[in-house]
Amino acid sequence: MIDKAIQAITEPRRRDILHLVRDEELTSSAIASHFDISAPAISQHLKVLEEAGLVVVRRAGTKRFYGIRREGFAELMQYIESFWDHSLLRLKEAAEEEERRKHGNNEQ
Amino acid sequence: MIDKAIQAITEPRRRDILHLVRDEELTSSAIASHFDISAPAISQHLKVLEEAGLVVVRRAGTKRFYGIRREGFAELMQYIESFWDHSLLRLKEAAEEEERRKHGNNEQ
DNA sequence: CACTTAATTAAGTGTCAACTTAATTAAGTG
DNA sequence: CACTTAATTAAGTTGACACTTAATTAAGTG
Repeated sequence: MIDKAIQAITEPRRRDILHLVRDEELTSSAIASHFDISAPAISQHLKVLEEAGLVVVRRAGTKRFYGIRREGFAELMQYIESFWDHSLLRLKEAAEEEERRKHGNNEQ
Repeated sequence: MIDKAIQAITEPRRRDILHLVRDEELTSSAIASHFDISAPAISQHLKVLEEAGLVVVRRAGTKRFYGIRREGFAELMQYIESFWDHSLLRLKEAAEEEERRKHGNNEQ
């Protein structure tokens, strides 16, 4: 799922869509009105975002309201954070390495 | 830059590369040895990651050591967080909306 | 049920980016 | 300087994916 989420936010128009629905639920056609690409294109983007767990749909008659799915972004954040956290370890080691180098060792 | 960073982490092999260099600096060839794609392919991936600000290079003779660049991931996290934070607002509004609906209103 | 509205699915097309091999750059070593 | 090692740049190929228009599904309304 994290794979799909990252894949999903890559496409710039999908990020624009996410910005639009970030603060309020919008229908497919309301979203489409903000772009100059066809409605089916928007629909396809929404499908990708939904399958990535980044948006949710709420049906109301013939309309479908799309909105942000916070859990999806939580997963994404955790993923990004994992690089940050692990690299802290490396940073510590690098500092020690630096220390050793100052004292006359050559790496490799 | 955030565009490039997101673009960069989309490609699965680049994420694998990031995992490899997350805890220790590695040379291009050391990284390449973990995959069954050609060295130039790895080199091209590393270039993308560097231009996205996600890795840094340290030259040492003919070797080039690649490692994580934490600031790049910080930017990424902030971007993802922005969706999370803003959606909190929406969540609050949604709760109020829900309240209104219970009291007999129909949305649209 | 015929018609409208909202949106999707289907089918086909063009572009781009992830690879390939070959050639080149760059640093070091006898 | 010739040779080796490490890595990149160059040039060309292929597949995926973001579009398009046309057709279809689904819900509601006279």
